[in-house]
Amino acid sequence: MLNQSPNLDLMFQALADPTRRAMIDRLSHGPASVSELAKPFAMSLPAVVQHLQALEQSGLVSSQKLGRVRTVRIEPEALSLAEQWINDRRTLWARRLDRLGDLLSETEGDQQ
Amino acid sequence: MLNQSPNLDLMFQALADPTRRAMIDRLSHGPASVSELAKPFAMSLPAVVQHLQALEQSGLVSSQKLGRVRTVRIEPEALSLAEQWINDRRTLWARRLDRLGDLLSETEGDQQ
DNA sequence: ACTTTGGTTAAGCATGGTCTTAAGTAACAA
DNA sequence: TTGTTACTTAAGACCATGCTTAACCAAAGT
Repeated sequence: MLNQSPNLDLMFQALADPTRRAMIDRLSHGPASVSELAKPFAMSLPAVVQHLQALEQSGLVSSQKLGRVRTVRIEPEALSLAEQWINDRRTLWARRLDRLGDLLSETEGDQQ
Repeated sequence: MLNQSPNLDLMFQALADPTRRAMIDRLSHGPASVSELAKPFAMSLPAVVQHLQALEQSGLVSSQKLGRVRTVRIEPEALSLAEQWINDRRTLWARRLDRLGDLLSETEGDQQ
């Protein structure tokens, strides 16, 4: 299954679950099969697959099947998109604080 | 109400909703009151307040009440934490790709 | 004092997300 | 060909989420 078009709703929703974040964590070290990904978790395989579907629909992960094993890998561009969204807002705020700082020091200058 | 201890589950959950992302977007330009934040949305005030509670519980936002108006502001450190989580995994993956690239070019060198 | 503004609380409802078990399929192994 | 492995599909239980309306409260304005 190829990657879905990344969607912020689905991406952040996918990242909101600790199981799915643990999977991303595992996948950041390299691709893995479904059963490899399932191993650390005390839940049924269908549950694991449902988590993987959430990750794949969000675009954060892609997978392809070869023979009977599905190999899952991380999609760094999608991760980057989510990261960028946060960064943009955070830096906007930071710039605003900078401008406020400038204004303050200008007024101090006027007073001195 | 002061800021909650930031929690990745709650933060990403909070960011998963377009209404709440729009609020963060608005707040990245500066603090705002509850009714200012509510204005763009076609939903009841209680619904807006519930979204703000989700944001505040996640730590992404803090607020304080003065007289009868509650002023909400962004918490850049919490945003930074979420951003950092993604960045860490993404760069881990990128470094892995670099190492693979190195291995490949070494083998190419051997062959040439 | 009375009204308006800004927000809060509570209750209810529809939908969606996270698990389960049971049953099925297709590839590979003996 | 028979069994085992690696998923896949389907259906249901159960709790969480995202809204609503109604009623309330307290600060500010007239």
